[in-house]
Amino acid sequence: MKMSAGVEWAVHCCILLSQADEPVPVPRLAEFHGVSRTYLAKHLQQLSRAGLVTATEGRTGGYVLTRPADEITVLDVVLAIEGDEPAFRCTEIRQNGPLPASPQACRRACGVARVMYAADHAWRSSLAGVTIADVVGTVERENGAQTFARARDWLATGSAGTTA
Amino acid sequence: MKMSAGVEWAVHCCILLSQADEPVPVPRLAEFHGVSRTYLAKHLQQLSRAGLVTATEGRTGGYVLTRPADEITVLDVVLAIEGDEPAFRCTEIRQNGPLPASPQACRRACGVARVMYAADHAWRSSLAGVTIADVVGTVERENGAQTFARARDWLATGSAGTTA
DNA sequence: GCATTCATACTCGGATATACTCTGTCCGAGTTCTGCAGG
DNA sequence: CCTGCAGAACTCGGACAGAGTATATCCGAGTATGAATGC
Repeated sequence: MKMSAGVEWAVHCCILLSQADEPVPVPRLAEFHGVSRTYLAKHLQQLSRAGLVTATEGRTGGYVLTRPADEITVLDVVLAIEGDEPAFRCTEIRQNGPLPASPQACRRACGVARVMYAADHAWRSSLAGVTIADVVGTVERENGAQTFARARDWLATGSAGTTA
Repeated sequence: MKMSAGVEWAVHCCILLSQADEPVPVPRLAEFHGVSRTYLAKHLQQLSRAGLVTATEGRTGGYVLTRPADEITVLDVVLAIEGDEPAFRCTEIRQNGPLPASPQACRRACGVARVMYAADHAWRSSLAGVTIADVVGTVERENGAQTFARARDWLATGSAGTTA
């Protein structure tokens, strides 16, 4: 029941990509977040397969969000990395043993599984209610708008940060 | 983001234990559910550590629920097996890279982590709202009361089932 | 001066090792029941 | 007939291997840029 660490990276990358108007290559994303370039590339590939980002090849290539940040939910990102399969997988053990459940009863999903699926639905609904733009807005409201303004400058100028 | 298969076994075992008035040994539980004896024992140990069941040693020993079934939530069982740590673990990558978050901003949890924690809370609330007794009641209402009556008979008589 | 060609440097994408956790198993410590001997 | 004791069988508990997945990495295919060349 542990989520992949790549989810955290992917969400933060989407946040940063929402601040960029030009394609951002993987090395730049990795440098900004201080994580492994090659492993981050793997997760970006998954985001690409899920259709959340578009890859541009070539010298000025990189990744760009395919949709506006307010149309990408956190759930989209999580499912792109973790896969859309529910956490609980019913193995139908009710059909095993000396007193298996009747075929008539098995027309409905196992009662245990239904409880788990309901919880999974609540979890997904919670994540689906928050977009990348919402997260950006929350952080800006709390820490000030200059937070992402600096990120935008860093993306545009390269590594010539003003904080040195 | 996959849940251990042992969770399913543990919940079904709690359901069966709620129907027993005498201690039920692991081999009996494993036979009823058609699963591995030794591996199931491992999960029962975890339930014992969590205080959900009490182990009785000796010839007539076995496991008994420590609380009534209507005071044991599905969340209790899931946490006993999976551990009470949240699925998402924030590694604070916002503090990495050339533009780390300010210490003042870090007094609050990371915005991404808060979204994940909120979803985790929704998931837990959903599971905490359902007790083992609720699951039993639902299945009885749908499939008839004889469903668990047979299980009770099987537990009392041994393996002399009437379905042969 | 301008169009074309070519080499280059940079990008993404998939195929490849390693570490860790989940799955599955085994044997030992402890307890209770049963049978038997003695009073 | 009752009591005490010894043996055995059964129970749980923790320590021990194997498989699958997450983690981390590398190299190859493809493309836009930029310079050099010929007209």
